[in-house]
Amino acid sequence: MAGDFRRAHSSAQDAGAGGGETDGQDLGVRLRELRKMYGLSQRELAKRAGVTNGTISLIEQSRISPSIGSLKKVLGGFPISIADFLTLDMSPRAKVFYQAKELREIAGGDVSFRLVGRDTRDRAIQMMHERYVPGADTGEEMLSHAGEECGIVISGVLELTVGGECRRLVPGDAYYFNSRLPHRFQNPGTVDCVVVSACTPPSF
Amino acid sequence: MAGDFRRAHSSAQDAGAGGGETDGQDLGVRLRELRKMYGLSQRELAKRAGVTNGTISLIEQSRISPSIGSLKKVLGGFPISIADFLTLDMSPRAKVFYQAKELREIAGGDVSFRLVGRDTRDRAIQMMHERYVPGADTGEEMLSHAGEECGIVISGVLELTVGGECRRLVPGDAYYFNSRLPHRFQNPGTVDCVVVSACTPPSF
DNA sequence: AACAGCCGTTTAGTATTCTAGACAAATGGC
DNA sequence: GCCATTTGTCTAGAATACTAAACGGCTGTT
Repeated sequence: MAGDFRRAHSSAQDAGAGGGETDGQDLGVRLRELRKMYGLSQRELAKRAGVTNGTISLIEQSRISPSIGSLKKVLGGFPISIADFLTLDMSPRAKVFYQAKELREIAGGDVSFRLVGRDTRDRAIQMMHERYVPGADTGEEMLSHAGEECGIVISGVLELTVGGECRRLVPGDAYYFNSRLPHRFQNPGTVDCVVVSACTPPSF
Repeated sequence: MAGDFRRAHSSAQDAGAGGGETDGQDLGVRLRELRKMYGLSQRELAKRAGVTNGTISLIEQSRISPSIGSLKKVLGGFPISIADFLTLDMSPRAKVFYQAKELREIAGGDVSFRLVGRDTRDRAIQMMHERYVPGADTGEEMLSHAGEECGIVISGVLELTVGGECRRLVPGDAYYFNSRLPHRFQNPGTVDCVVVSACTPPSF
């Protein structure tokens, strides 16, 4: 009986559990994504939640259908409710990373703009100028807040983690993401890192 | 081991599960209220949901913490998702039934208005005139839709079921409820029943 | 290499949920 | 009153979730 995969819950009205906000169908996948977004291992999450790592593993593989109590405990490891968890939008996330050559260059008269992304206008954000000294780090506790963020690396190296995905950006590279995705900025180099960044809503 | 009540899931962060939209705490109470709103017995719901009546009973008594799969099956008996179920507002419902003497009378010149409820203005509804022949019945399949409804019985007898609560209204009596609550109109008498009713949003 | 440490997975055993059926109380018809 | 239904609850046993402890794989350090 070891490896057989039960087709659990063949209830009549199992609606197509495809994209945006399934209800308890691909629950395991949801949990795994959420956990990775916060950069936790199964054991770390298990310790926070008060369950065992095996339970996390089994849930993520959809080998079991956790009880409400267990699921509540597990999600207790995150700042999210069961209802919000079930309605989380897992749709393929918008493009996050742009290579230097992917920036759209707008030349106008004496000045030259290099736009990040296509529809800058309906993103409604405001840019800033930042500098990270060597070793600078926004902290292990990921940032997560309302709004959107983007930026361009001017000089130095920027190590950026967004939604569990980590990239090393060099001058000319850029980023754009929703600030609700847990994120973290680090300067792993030995020289200052200069970034032209931006955030929304406009704070200055 | 028979009758002992386990204090299930004594997780640290069991926030106070008080009023409006608890998360999985008073899950049993929620289910019972929802079921009664739709006028179903435990066995009826069990049959629809594909579980046994005992399961429904145990869940409603909070003797067990159902698995996601089971809860999904059970809620399959209603037109509601797990997330919606968990965020259902179970706060003490607004006043539904009014006695004739409770109607606020507004006398103006030659005409006289008898208002149903206090804040008619922020309820934004539109009244209609209806007549139910003897035995008339909006059907066993409860009505449930967006908007709000209210009315006054002019003559005859109106049997009204709202959210599982059933009342027999006589001339002068009135009602007011949110149309999402499953409801049903019946004329149990032998003469026509005349009602001045109203609904929202304004359709005419 | 060898080791230590962390990772996700798996397994045996325990705890819990869930089913099938019986039970008493309440209801309605004759 | 009596019978037939229906209701919610409860119980023994089957099915499932969960725990504790292992396993193999991978990474970095010595």
